[in-house]
Amino acid sequence: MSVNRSLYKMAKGKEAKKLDTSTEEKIKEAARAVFHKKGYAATRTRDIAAEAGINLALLNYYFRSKEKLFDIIMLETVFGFMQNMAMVLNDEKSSLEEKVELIASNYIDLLTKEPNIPIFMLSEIRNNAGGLLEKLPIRQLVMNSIFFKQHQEAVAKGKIVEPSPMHFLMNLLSLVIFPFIAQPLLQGISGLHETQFNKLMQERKKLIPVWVKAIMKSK
Amino acid sequence: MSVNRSLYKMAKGKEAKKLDTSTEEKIKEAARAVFHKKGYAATRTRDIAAEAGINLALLNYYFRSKEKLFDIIMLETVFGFMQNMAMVLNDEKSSLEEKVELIASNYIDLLTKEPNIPIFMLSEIRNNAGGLLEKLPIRQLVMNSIFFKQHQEAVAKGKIVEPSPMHFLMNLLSLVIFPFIAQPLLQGISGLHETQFNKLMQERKKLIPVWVKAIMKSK
DNA sequence: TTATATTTTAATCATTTGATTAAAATATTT
DNA sequence: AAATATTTTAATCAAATGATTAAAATATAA
Repeated sequence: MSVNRSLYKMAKGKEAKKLDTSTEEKIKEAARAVFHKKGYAATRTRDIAAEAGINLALLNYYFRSKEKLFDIIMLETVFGFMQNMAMVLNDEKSSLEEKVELIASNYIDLLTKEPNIPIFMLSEIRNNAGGLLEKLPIRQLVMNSIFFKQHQEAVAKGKIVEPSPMHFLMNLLSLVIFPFIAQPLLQGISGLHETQFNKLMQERKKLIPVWVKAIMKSK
Repeated sequence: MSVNRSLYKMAKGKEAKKLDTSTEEKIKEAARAVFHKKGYAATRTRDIAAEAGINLALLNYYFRSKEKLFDIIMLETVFGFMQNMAMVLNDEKSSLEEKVELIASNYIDLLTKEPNIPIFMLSEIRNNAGGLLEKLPIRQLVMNSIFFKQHQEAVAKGKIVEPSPMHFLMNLLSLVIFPFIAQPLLQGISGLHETQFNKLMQERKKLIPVWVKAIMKSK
């Protein structure tokens, strides 16, 4: 009857391609858009249904409840955000400096397309949405990364002055992510329009690695 | 009858001191706490009433509606946040570097006490809460400030390499504010507890001015 | 084609939630 | 103290909102 359609369909496997445009996927896409824009509390399931072009009952038929649908979207969002980070942080080939370049470049491109993701994730994490933080192994991911080892080495060799890897990580993430979180305010202050704002962000792809390097050496 | 009590009481003036502990002020304090923590959409007027230790009807008697109460809190929050900034940015006496030190120091202290303020403000501004951005003269405040003139001079004299004042402002705000926005995530990553996190933030009071200086000179 | 399973809808329910009302309690003025 | 004004409450309303149900429409299998 009301068994999770998702699991059923996934089991078929073969149809996976078709399902990308299926009703279920349509609902998820709509849910993603609305949740990202408004957050959990301000989102009405009716808005998701309307955005997906389906009946409200269908949403509950496929996902049982607003909360379950949200948990799926939240998990996918955090995963999507983290997996790129995980790849870069643990890449054997690249140097620390190259990793900084990659993170700046990848995330500025991602956030230019999806500027709501950071404030969505950080707001919901603050509300402890689904105790997600405790469930995911984010800690090990970052702390055991090659990125961190490289930072440690650079500190040992005296190439980086400030020894705390947290300051290093905070600075990188701050410079990349914050402008997108504050985008409406910053556009209000500057009078810049979206296109011009995005151009500023593109400049930061090159600037942030230079700045981070300067920060590392400064004392 | 249901005339705004606030205006009435303010007119008396003499009682202003007493009113700080009045019912109206108690409701506002509770509203501030709950709105800052949960945001407009997730806040229940009943929660505010409970937090204030009063009846729900009383909230509507004093403030007419959730939205009106919110608008007051939002305005006061933004004002409280901006006025310090305005003071520093337009101080005649201080140099650009001293302004950076002041902003870092003042806001790290403020946000250590009230870490929810940035994500609250920026979330609600993103929802265009009350079209607040258009109403407030934030643009002139920042763009016509002495801070900006000093930045311009420094660029002209070649003391600052990157000419865009927006990058400069973004970098400063990013380094100061972002860690508080991402605090739960960062604590999850690092395993640090609140006290240790706050110690890191205190370190940044001294570090950020050094880093900003390094950024300015880097090319 | 008929029968069965799946998908979708319209209508409705139950709860939550912002707001109101009329009356009670308290304070203030005369 | 009596009269009046102010503050607070309990009870209730109305709209919004998440969820369910039974039936209709559509697809799939026999």
